[in-house]
Amino acid sequence: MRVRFAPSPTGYLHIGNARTAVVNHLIAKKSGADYIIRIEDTDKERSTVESEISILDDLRWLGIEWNEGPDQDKGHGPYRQSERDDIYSEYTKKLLQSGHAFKCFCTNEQVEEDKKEAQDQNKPFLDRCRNLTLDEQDELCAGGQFPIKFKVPEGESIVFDDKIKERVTFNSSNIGGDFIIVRSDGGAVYNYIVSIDDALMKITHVIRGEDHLSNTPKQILIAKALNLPIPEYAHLPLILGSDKKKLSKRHGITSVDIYRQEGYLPEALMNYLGLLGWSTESGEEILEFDKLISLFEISNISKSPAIFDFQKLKWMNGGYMKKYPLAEITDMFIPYLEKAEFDVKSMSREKLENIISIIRNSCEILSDVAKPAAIFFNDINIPDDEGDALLNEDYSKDIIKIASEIILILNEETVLAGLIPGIKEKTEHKGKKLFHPIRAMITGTLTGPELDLAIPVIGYDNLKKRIEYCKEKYC
RNA sequence: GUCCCCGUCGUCUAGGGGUCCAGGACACCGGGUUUUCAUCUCGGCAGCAGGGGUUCGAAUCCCCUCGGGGAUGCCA
Repeated sequence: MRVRFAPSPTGYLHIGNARTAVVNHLIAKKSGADYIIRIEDTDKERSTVESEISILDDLRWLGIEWNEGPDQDKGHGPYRQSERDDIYSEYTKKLLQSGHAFKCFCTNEQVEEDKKEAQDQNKPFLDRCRNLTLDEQDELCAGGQFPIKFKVPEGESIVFDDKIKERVTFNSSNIGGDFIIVRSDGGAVYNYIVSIDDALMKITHVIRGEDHLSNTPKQILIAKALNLPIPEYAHLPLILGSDKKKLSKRHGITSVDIYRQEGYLPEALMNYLGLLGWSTESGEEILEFDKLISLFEISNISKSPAIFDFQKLKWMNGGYMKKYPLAEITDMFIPYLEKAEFDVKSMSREKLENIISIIRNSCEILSDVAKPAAIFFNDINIPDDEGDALLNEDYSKDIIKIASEIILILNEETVLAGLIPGIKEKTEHKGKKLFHPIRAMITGTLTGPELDLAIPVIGYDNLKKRIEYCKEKYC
């Protein structure tokens, strides 16, 4: 068994394509199949090497491994369609000679008109050049540049058993008429060369997005005309945005690269993508890789499209983060602390791990760490809007005043036992009315780690600074 | 327009004729824990697109309508 993922390098790795890559990977791992990466860079205008590099990089980050394809150096590949023109033109010659394809000399307007007419009369569109002989074609060509089209047979039914959609039936008269396989500039077109490449690369199972479902009959016709094997197909339902339109940037993050930067874990993304449109019998959702593979079954994938739920991905990511031992998760957080310009290097490892152990639970993604960490890294913290509003309350001002007195008679050893109980005793506040102003005073914000844990780590000197700052600002 | 695919809580889904007055998860709301927020934990809200059939019985089968998505000459 051999599967493939065939991205076109016209941008970053999109979350929808990543899902396709993940499903292929899961299937490959499960069945021990070969995984081939093929770069579909036939669109010369839009393809760039930069996107190829970044797509491959993102795939590696996700944990996807392939046996054949770019940079894998196993004696195969690189499998770039742009480097296979010779192969395609051989097949084009065959098609031309066998009468399965023809050059079309119609103008754009001509075709448009003919199509419209066919449509109005509810008849299938037949290209007016389709019956030209080879000689006639040569004559008309006369050194000019014209597209080559595939001659679609009339009234042939094309049936295939999709692994997800089950039996799908098309009629050849109904797939839009003769279609272009080679552009007038000589470049072969996607729908044409996938058939060739999949056959030549001995792909047994084509697993791809549903947007290719109605391309499939064309590809089957080409394979038949060329006497090439036809693979099994599995068409994954599309991933949609919250408005049920195809997932795009305006819905949120669609680039795998950005998820990486924001501090999502690859295993969480893989888990989420694998689970989209699919579920386990037990209902378990956080599935470590081995379990994901052993349980994954392509025939269980839903037929209907799924809306991408950013919140659930986040939740799942948080679940994975909780599983890491302190030392490891600390290492993972460090780049994000440095990015937030905290002075990590001059801090002892012990204190750093201490901080992480206090704040890790309030993080669902790695970049969440910046906010709670500020409590410990900054000397003082300017209150945010909520904190500021609270500290302007009269009872908060009382607390600040009292704190500023109490802090003077405390020291590093006594501050934990003395500060909050001392304020409580003097003000007789308790619960929220006691803790929230204190929290705002020493952290600048209303949410964060347990104060009893935070206070010893912030340390006496900084606490004093913070209290004095608030006294000046609010009292 | 035509063809193809799809339609269970807000979202991801289980369920494929009786065990479903439809189960789980995210989100949301409420209780408990935390002298505070969060975490954690317990509980709640909420759905079979609509209409016809078939059947003793339909979320499950059939038809129609509606809705969404995709493809339809030089994107993949």
